[in-house]
Amino acid sequence: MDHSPHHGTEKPTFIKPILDGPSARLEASLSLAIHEHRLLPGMKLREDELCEIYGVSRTVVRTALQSLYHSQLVEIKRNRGAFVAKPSAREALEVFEARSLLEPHIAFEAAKRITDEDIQHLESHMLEEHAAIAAREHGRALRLSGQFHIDIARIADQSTIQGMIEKLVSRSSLIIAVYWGRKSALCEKHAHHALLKAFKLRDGHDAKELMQSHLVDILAALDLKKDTDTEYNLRDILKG
Amino acid sequence: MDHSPHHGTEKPTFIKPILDGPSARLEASLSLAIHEHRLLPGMKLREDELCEIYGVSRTVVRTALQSLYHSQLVEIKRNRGAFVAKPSAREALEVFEARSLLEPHIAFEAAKRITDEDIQHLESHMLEEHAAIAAREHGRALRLSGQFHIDIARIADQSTIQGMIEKLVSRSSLIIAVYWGRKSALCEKHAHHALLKAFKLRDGHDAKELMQSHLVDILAALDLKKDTDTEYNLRDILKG
DNA sequence: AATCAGTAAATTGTATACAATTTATTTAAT
DNA sequence: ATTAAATAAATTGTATACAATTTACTGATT
Repeated sequence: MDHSPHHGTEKPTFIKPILDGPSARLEASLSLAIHEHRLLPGMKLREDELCEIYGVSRTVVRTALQSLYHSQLVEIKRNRGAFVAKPSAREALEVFEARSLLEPHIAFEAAKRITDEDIQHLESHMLEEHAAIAAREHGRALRLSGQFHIDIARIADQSTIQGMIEKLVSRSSLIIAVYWGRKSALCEKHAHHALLKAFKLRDGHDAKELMQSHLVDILAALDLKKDTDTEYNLRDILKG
Repeated sequence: MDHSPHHGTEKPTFIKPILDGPSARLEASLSLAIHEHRLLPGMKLREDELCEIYGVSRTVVRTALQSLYHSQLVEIKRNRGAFVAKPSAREALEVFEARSLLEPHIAFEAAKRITDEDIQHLESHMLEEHAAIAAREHGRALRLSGQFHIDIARIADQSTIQGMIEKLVSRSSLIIAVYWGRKSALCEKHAHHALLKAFKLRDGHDAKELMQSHLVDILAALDLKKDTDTEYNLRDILKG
């Protein structure tokens, strides 16, 4: 659909390719599947199965799984194997507490530094997100929604904090997979639009406030009492 | 010296033993050596050498190195090997920017939740730190100093943010190894004492302010123009 | 039928072997 | 002597083999 080199949908890595090579590709593929909710919290990721699917040895599979473990997308239980991480309600609260400490500040900084090019970039990403929502591609929409937050951190030009936010956004994706109460269908549409407007006006204080309430809104839309158990199929889910 | 089970000097792991087993022990040992500045930024960590020293296979050595890579204590360059990470001046600023966003808030929360037992714990740790300074064991003193900050995060009962602070403290240790301008010899002594006093009074606002200025002081004591190159010996450094 | 023990299968953990790449050394040319 | 190319050594990347552990299954006992 879109082969233009400068608004990057061709390589939806989402997590920085830490070390290139086979394990990084596998990691990116699994990460994407998790972010798009094709792999759901609690699913087991058997090593041999991944070996067959991706045509690599257990060495690279294990490297990829360990990377995902350190990104907190995967849990590894010794002698038991790897599972898609399933955040507790407690963790959910903590993640949004942390985001509330970082992201409003980052939004403020981003508003000071943002360029016209950045704004175009954000806007095109947001349009993709809206298109995904319209097409009922919820997984894709969610991933793009997370990317919006990460882009803001990148614009703020704080790579350390950006890295932390990337992980928090990842975990938020898992949290939404577990606790989202199907009612409020991606309310983010409006919030991101409002944020973009504040960025266009270079209004840092407004951006900060909007980000803060946006995070509160997301948390409020969660049903932290919920607890789902998942069934799975794996081979069909990946390599699609 | 101290076998009492409840103020833990017996197991100075510092970084949580992610998965027990041989690689976790190796990781903890290397982490400790880095935190105590026995391993210095830029040093190469050859796999075979570590295999011999610790009597394990390359599999577990590589697992440990990858863990340390994800903790940002080690850099891994493809086909080139692992090196103790050497933060840039830019990274140094970013790390303390991030700490300034998190730790004052956490100090405030800790002051609200701290128990008498916690205070005793903090105090004993601080005394250890002072003893280390007196004994000119600068590496050990620095590690304990970092532990003080992590303990505060633990007391605040925010494990997610605690994890982020642990990494930032680790990186700060590397930053100090590279950029510390030998003049101001561990000024932290006074700062930690003042913080403890605020905690005793449950004065959150004071604790927050003290933490903020403490971080500013550390950053100010750095000489970010500095750039050292290191020589090394390895086998003697470890297994000591 | 349900529970428990014991055994077999499956799965993960670790060590080793081989391949690919980098680094060091030697040799040749200017 | 210095540089460059060629070759050898060393080091890392990947695949496979073996060991340890967990999981699933079978069958006996109550």
